Amino acid sequence: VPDAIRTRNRKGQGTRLRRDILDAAARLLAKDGPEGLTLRSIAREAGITAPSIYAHFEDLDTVKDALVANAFQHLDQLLSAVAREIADPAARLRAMCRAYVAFGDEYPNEYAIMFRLKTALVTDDEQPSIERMRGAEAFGTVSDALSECIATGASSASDTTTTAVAIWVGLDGLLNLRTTAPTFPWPSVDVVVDTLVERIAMLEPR
Amino acid sequence: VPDAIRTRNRKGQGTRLRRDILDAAARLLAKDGPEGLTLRSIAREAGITAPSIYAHFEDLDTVKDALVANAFQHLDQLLSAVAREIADPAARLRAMCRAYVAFGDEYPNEYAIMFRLKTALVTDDEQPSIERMRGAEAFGTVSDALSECIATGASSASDTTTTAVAIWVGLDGLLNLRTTAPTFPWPSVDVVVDTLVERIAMLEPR
DNA sequence: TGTACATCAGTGAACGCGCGTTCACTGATGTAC
DNA sequence: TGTACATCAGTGAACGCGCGTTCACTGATGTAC
Repeated sequence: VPDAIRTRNRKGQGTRLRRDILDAAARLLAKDGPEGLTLRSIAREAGITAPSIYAHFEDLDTVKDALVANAFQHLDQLLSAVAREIADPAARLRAMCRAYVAFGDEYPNEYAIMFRLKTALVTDDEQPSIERMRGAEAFGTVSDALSECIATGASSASDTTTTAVAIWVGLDGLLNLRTTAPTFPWPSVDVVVDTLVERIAMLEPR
Repeated sequence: VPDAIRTRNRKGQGTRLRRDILDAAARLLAKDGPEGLTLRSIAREAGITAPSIYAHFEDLDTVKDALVANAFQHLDQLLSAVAREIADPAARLRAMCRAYVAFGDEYPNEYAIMFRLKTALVTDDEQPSIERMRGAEAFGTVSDALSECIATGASSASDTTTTAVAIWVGLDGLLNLRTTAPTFPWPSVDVVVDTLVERIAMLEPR
């Protein structure tokens, strides 16, 4: 029996179920959050039996990992779309920060598996590095906007990395604490986001 | 049989086991994190059987809630100790922010149940309000330091609440992302904390 | 001071549940001749 | 074109596990007389 025959795929079923499983998992994640994700609940949602998942994923963590990868792709696309749209560096930086928070607000559970799971940001590479870290692209896009702000004098910060990091942690904390402490008398999101980015990046007044 | 007799306590056993259960739960939390906390694991750690816990706590959530309350008390004490020590408002604000992050670094799992659990910050009151929210005292202490900075001109911010909120979310995000993304090339914690507080509060240079 | 009795903190067995994972299987899909 | 056969995606039953929770109980602690 030649090798070519052994690897043949059934009428596209090979990848269809994989896709169905991921879709079901994504639906469950959005509905019930990360704790609601189990092999059995995903199978139930997908209309199959639990063991069927093993044909397409090693285990639950592999499914989750695929969801995380998709979510990062989603965020990257969103941020680079904003980046492409806006030429002015300061306006772009502000818009990206707002888009970041908007993403976290619209997809809180997706955001949670991206930035609350210890394993989410680390890829499977033997040699983890900043470039291969998930979210590196998103961080880079924001960091680039900041660099341009500094270059054009719109930002009077000098330490690009520390400044970018400070903005990032600010936005992340805002997303986290607003869901954790919903009874807190929060100021408007946009105001806090603008305050964070403008002051941390030391942007000149608009 | 008079009522007085029915409520008598055994040789101090009444509260001793309650204390033991909480100690065991605190030990487990520190060791295994919030996911490791189950009624059975706590009972195991305390050297008793699981049903015994019901005599002292309604359910697992009640135990966790007691842990959360203790942790907030711990943080409050820590911050007000710093507040008492340092007279200069700007130095005090900086020191409190560092202490906040130091607390989160030293007790990451305690911090997690305080600020990652949706239920942690809300007390059981029918009418939740900012004053009764957990962490309100800690937030107030920091907010007071900021107010004084503004009053003395050390801070050129004007919107106390938004500024205090921005600092808070910055510190929280720093704690969160450093544990989630340990492979990220983080700048020194103190540098990021100082950057956050000095820029967001617009402190005059030291 | 001694004894019979009440209290009640903690036990141990049992339950039903959902989970991840295994394994032999079934039966539709496609292939060889 | 028709039939026998191989493939393999997905099934269904079963397993052991740890969980929360229940319930009748035990036996040491303290009390009444």
